Amino acid sequence: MPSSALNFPADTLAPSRRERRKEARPRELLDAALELFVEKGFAATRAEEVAKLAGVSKGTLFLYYSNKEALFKAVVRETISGRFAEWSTELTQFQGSSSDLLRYCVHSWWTHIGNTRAAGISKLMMSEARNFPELAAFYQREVIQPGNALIERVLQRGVDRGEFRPIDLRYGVYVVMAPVLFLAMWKHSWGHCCEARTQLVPEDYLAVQLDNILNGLRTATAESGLQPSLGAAQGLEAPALPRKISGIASVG
Amino acid sequence: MPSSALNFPADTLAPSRRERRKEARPRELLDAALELFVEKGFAATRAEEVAKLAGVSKGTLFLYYSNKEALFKAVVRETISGRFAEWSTELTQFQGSSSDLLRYCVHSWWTHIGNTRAAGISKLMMSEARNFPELAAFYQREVIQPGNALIERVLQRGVDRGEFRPIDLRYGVYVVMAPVLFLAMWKHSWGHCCEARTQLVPEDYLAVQLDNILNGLRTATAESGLQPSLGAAQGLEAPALPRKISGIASVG
DNA sequence: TACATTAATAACCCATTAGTCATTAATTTC
DNA sequence: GAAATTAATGACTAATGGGTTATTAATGTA
Repeated sequence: MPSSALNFPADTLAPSRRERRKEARPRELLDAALELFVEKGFAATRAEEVAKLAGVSKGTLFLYYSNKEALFKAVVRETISGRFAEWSTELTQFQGSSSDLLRYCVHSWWTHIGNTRAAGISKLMMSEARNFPELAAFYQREVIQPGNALIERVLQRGVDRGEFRPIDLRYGVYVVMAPVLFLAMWKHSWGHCCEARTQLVPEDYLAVQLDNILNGLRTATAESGLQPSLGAAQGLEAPALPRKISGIASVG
Repeated sequence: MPSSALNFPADTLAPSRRERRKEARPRELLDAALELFVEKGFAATRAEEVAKLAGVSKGTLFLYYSNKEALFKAVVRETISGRFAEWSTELTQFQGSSSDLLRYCVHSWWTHIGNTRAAGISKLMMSEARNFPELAAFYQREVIQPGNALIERVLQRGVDRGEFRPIDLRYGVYVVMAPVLFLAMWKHSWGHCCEARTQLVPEDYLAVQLDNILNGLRTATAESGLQPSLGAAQGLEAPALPRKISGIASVG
C-alpha cells in the first residue's frame, strides 16, 4: 500500500490517475453531500443526486459509504475540522481588550464558519439532532463543548480583568452563541426566500448584536457611556456599519 | 347547515355523536400532526402514524386534508392562532417601564409559546422553510412580520421614553428574538439528548439573556450601575433565578 | 322496514428510492 | 499480451409510504 502523501519513496511509483481518483473520491462525495444536505436537508436529499454531483454513479457512493446515515456522519465529522486548536492558541496570545477579543472571535466565526458552507452543518444538526441521537451526542462532544469552552475562556478573561461584569459562565456562553448560531440557522432557512425588505444583512446583524452584547457585558467602570461601541468598530466590515447604526431607521 | 356553536336554535337539533366527531376530527388530526411533526420533522413523519395517533385510519386523514403538505400548513395556521391581537392591546395598555414590558413580553412568549408544543413550530419552520418556499412566505407574513412589529413597538417605546439607547429597530428586534428563538430551536434539538450537564434550564437561560439584553439596551442615565437587573427579578420564575445568577459558577 | 346519505375504513396502487450485484473496463503483473 | 485485480457501473430488487377507492356501517328519513 503506497502512501498517499505528496512525496513518494524511490521504490514506490506515483499513484496512477485511477488510484488518485480513488483517494479523491471520499472528499468529492463529502463535498457533494454537504452541499445537498445543507440545501435540502437529510431526508430530502437523494443518494443518486449526491453521486451525480460528485460525478460518479449511485453504486460508487455506496462503495465508499455503507449507507446514507454513514455518509451524513462522515460529512459532519469532516466539516468540523480541527479549527479549535488554532483558535485556542490565538486566544491565549491575544493582547488587546476582552471586548476586542470577543469581537475578533465573532468575526473569525463569521469568516471561517458562518459565511461558508460549514454554517449549514449547524442548521443541519439542529434540524436532525432528534432523529440521530448518537450523532447528536458526537456533535455535542466534538463541537459544542469545545466551542463553548473557548467562549467561556473569553468571558472569564474579561471578568478577571475587570472588563466584564461577573456573569454565570454556563449561560453567558449563550449570550454570545445564541445570536451567532441563530444567524447560521436564519441564513439557511429564511435567507433564501421572501421579500427583500425582510432579509438580514449578516454583517449588520452581527454588528448590532455585538454592540448590544458587549454593552451588556461591560462593567460600568470600563469606558462606559452611551453607545460605547459605535465608533470603535473593530469588527465586521467596519466601514459599512456606522452609517447603518447611527442612522437609527424609523426612530422619529 | 347548523351552526357548530354551543347554543342551538330551537329549529335545529343538537348534532349527533357522529356529527360531533366529524367536527372534532380536524382538531384531533392537527394535534396529532403537530406532535409528530415537532418530534420527527416533516419528512420523517408518516401519514399513517398521524392518523393512528388521532385514532382514525389513514384514509380518514386524507378525507380531511388533501395531502401531507396541506396538513402541515393547517398545523402552522392553527398553532400560531390570533395571539398577536391580544398582545398588541396588552402592549398598548402597559403602564410600567419599557424594561419591565420587554421582560413581560419574553415571559409571555415563554408561557404561551416557548414552553408549549407551539415552540416546535418555530423549529419546524426553520428546518423546512427551504423545502417549502410558499409555506415559508406564509409564515413570514403571518407570524414573523407581526411578531417583529410588536417587538419594534416595545423598543420604540423604550427609546422614546429615554429608557433605551437609540438602536436600529430592524436589527434590534433580533437582539430580543434571536436568543428567544434559539431557545425554541435548542429545546427541540439538543433538549432531549446528551449528558445532563450540557442541558439548559430554560428559565435560567432566559433570565441571563434578558439581563444582558436589557443591560445592553439601557441608557447610561436610566438607573444604571452594576448588574442592575439582579434584584429586580420581575420576570420568569423570579425566586429561582437570583440564586443561580449571583452564584457565578466557576468564576474564581 | 326500506331507502338515502355519508363518515370511515382498509385493501390496493404506484411512484420513489435506498441499497445490491452481476458485469464492464481500466490497470497492473508476469 | 494474457491473466489477475479492482474501480466503477447501472440495471435490478425490495420496501416504503403517499394517496385512492370500492366497500362497510352508522345515522337519518319516511
